[in-house]
Amino acid sequence: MSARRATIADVARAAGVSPSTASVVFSGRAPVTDPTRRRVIDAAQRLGYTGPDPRAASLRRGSSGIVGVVVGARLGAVFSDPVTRLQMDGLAEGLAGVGAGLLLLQDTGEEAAGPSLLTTPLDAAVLVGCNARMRDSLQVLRARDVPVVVIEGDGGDGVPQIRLDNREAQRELAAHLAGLGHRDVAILTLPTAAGRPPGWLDAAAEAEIQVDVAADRLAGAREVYPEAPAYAAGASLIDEGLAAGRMLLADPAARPTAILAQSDLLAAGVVRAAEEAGLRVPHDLSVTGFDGVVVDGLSPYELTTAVQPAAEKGRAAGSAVAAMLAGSPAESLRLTCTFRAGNTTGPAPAG
Amino acid sequence: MSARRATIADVARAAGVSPSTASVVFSGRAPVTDPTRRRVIDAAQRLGYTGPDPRAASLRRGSSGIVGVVVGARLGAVFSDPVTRLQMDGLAEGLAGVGAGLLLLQDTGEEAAGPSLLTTPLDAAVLVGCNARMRDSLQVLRARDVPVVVIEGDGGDGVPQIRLDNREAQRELAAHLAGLGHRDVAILTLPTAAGRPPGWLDAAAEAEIQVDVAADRLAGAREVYPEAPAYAAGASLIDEGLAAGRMLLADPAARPTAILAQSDLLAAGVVRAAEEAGLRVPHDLSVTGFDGVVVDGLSPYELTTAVQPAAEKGRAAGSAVAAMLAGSPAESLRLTCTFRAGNTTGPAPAG
DNA sequence: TTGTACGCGTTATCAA
DNA sequence: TTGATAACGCGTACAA
Repeated sequence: MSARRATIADVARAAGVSPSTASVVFSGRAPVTDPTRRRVIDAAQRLGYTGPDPRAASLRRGSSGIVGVVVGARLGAVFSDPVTRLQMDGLAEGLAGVGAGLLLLQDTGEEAAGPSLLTTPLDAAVLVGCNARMRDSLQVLRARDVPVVVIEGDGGDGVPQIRLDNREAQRELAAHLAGLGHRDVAILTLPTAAGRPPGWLDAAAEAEIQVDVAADRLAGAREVYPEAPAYAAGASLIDEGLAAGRMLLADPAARPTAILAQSDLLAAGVVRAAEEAGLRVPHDLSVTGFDGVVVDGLSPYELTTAVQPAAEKGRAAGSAVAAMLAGSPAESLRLTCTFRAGNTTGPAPAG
Repeated sequence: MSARRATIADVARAAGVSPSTASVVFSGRAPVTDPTRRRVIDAAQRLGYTGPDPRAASLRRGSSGIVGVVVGARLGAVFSDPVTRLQMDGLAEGLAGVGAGLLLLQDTGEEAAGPSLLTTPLDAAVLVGCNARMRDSLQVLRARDVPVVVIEGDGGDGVPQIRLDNREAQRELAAHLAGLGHRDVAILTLPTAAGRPPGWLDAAAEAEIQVDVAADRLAGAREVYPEAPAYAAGASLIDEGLAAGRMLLADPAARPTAILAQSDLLAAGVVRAAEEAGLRVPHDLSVTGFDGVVVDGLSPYELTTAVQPAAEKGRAAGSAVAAMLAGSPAESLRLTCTFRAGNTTGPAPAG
């Protein structure tokens, strides 16, 4: 029909008012007499004008109403990882007040063709997950003066962060095992860097871990088991745990009596690996997890684990963003995990 | 430091080139001599210019690189419902090529304070889930000339839709029960309208179901069981299934021998309700689900259900969006479910 | 290959 | 309460 889309100027003209008045009618940022509003609305309807173009409004206003959620993993992983999911849930809730939309962005390190932090109109961003490259993203955002909140990571000076007491919680789990008499313990860590293949961590590699969560949890375990061998998984998945578990249990002569896994999913995989190897959990092998999420298909096992307030993390991040958007400074927060005893840990086998 | 953010014009001036040249350097839409590019990059760095402002670029270009995903439920539900989750996963994958960001939008019917379809710069939108109000959203989007793809819904003329053979699949499940000799069957449907409380569906209510998925599946069941009583759940959740199951099994005199639930989660709830009532599944009561998702904690039961290609639905929607963005018309698609026999259905009890 | 000039559609500001 | 004006920051014909 129309060669060109109607603009607010067209509407104003048709209504016999000035563009600014028409604008005000739509934005409601100033009082307008009823008859005037009427005329404008009518004209708009007549012309098929559906309201201010968000792009133009965004340019003029300087804000877009969009909050970016930067995840380190594949986007799909956001929906499959239970912890992230809970976090997102909480985030949406915490952000509800601002009325901002959540834009899912992945930062995989590669310069993707996708919309990066550079090309997307963001009012604020939440960096979530344990990704090494996150620090680069942070640089970009800070350079752009985009308010940032970091979940589980270090944003440095003045960047509010929402964290867990990963180290303490992991130490508690390790102490639990020590209390049960375990001396031969192996550690199964989260990925230590984006895209790094799974494998043993030597001292050098351990010093270079780029993912804070992995490093912190490892440090907690190290307080109790300074010498325990550590193996890094390729991802926090049951299958990765299974694969890693096979490695850790491969040599019957050097078999640990307990494995500290840095996530419940990994732990679940280890339990499977143990079953596969004919080991009884917890009789022959104790396993601990981390997160306190519901792992599907693991029954009758219930992991001994540290329960983290995942949804609360998201909610806190949302509130922080809301605060920053409102101009007030947001505060960092450190949430605590709760030890939960399950039936995957028991006394160390005699011997 | 700087009173005002540097613009591309500032950079161009500092580099001694024209704004258009500087623009080209950043967009790469035309060849630029190496030394020239160098000068521009240097100048940008010096001025702390981090690239074109997405808002301005978006206005000028007429596109934002953002694809909206409109969900009917609370945003958090997107992450908790397994089917939606799989869909989102597939969608992200299907959209990866376009390099568009996914903006999560909820359409709860209320005029929320949040970013609506009206105030957000969208290049395209995917309407997902079974929401009655979706049709309103569609109007808005069409008025704005925003390309739309609908998952599980009717967009009308020329709106590509990705659907399932809900009716046929549900009929197959019903036929399965009929084959087992069941005559007293009850139907537990998905919510029939946003926000409607759970309750029995009479003929009138049944005729007015606004959610296509619920209506289609019900129609399939009706082909086999025209007279079966139907009860609408308040949401697709295990707990809702449990509550509904209690209702359906409340009267020992009029107890069905089988219940057709329109989702696996609802079916899982029904199984629980049966256990609660001291009924054995499938000996005393057969239960069928729909979706074929993994329901946590349901073992040792495995639902007899229709497995839907949820991730594939999302992927298809993503491809459709990509196509429309590229200017080519997208095609509608109808995917098929697969019957899967579990251990929750058996011969009708004698009597 | 580079520069000029203009418009994208709004909205903030200020004056009337 | 309304109107005039000037940005907002950029992309892109078109001419050089």
